[in-house]
Amino acid sequence: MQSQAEPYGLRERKKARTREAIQEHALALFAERGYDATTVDAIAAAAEVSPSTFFRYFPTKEDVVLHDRYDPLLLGAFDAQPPELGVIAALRATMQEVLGSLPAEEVERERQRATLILSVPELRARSLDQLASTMAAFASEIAQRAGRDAEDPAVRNMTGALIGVSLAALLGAAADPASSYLELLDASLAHLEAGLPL
Amino acid sequence: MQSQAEPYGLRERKKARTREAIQEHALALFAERGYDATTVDAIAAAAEVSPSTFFRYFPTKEDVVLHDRYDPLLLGAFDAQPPELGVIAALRATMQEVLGSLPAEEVERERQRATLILSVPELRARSLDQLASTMAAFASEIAQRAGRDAEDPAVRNMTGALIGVSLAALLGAAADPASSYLELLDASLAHLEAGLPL
DNA sequence: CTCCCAAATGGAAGTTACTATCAGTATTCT
DNA sequence: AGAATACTGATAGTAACTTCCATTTGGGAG
Repeated sequence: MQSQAEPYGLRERKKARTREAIQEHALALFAERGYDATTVDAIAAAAEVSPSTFFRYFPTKEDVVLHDRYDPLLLGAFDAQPPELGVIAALRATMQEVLGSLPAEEVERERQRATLILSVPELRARSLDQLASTMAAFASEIAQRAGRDAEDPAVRNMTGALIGVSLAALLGAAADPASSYLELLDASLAHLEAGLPL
Repeated sequence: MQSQAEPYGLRERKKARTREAIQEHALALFAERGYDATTVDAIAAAAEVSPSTFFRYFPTKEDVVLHDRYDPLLLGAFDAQPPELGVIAALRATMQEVLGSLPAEEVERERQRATLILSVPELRARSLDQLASTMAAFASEIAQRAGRDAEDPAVRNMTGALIGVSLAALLGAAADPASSYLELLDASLAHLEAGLPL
């Protein structure tokens, strides 16, 4: 009977708040003291939960940093692109839609997160693995759009090249803090679309 | 005064033998019980060294699997390709030379190693990170061959695409045990050279 | 409103990867 | 042969996880 209804019960809301509290305090501590120098116990203490609770919300320390919600957004947007677009064009449009609509504040947070991830070997490695599995999820959509089988080597190569080029753009964006990942990525994909002329 | 001279002193030879013993027993145990179920202590015991010695030879448990000697071989061979070859053609030739000259026995060992790596998340993640840094090492050679600066976005994209396509071939080879990685990789690079027609 | 069940929490105890230190032993050099 | 040096093993410690159990808290039924 409240005027502005929160969608779920008290329990759910509390859980969401706990999760956010842990993540927030963790990122703050990482920024302050560094990733390795911050223990899970310290994070738990800062968020005022027990260490066991920390691991209930995040299976590993890495996951506090790595967890995000972009995959389903990107996949959904890619699927919704007009079928007459080629694979690369559809991906470019997807990125423009999804990343372009992010508030400036979130873009900045994401940049910081990327910097942290790239600077910590464990995080970097796991996030590459994530990227690979994200792209594997794209593979079937790509196959469909290209009218090919998902096992087709051509599809696999295209998917691989897309990973590689996205990664290259990400590294480029990380190297230059003034740059925009979205712009770099779009330019890189255009370059790929043109056959990677050197 | 021995007739067949070992190239180095006793100390070096002993170290090399210890290193190999550790690696060999580790891989055998991994194959037998699985990676996670095999503790470092168990490996050390099997190789008849102390756990501390294990970590002197391999900084982490992962490194026992991940360590190999291909990077310098590949880089050297790439550098030695005739300058009139384009980047992709030079890489194809490099792979033919280096991988093509491996004894069948080693090819088989490498296949098993790849299977293990792909099946264990930590190993997979770290090996992707290794792949990225290998390709970064290639980037300057690629830039030189293309007559471009190492920071050039076109070079970065090309390098990224090469990573991606190699990875795609690797996954393809892992999926089909009867296939040859070298052949798949060569076909994939040819496909990239042709502009990835779908 | 109360009772009851299910879910969330905290705490304790254990495992494993990894680090640091240090004393003892083996190898190499002179 | 003796001194300098490198390698090894043992011990103790840290931190990331896991497992288990007792306690609390929220939600629904009567």
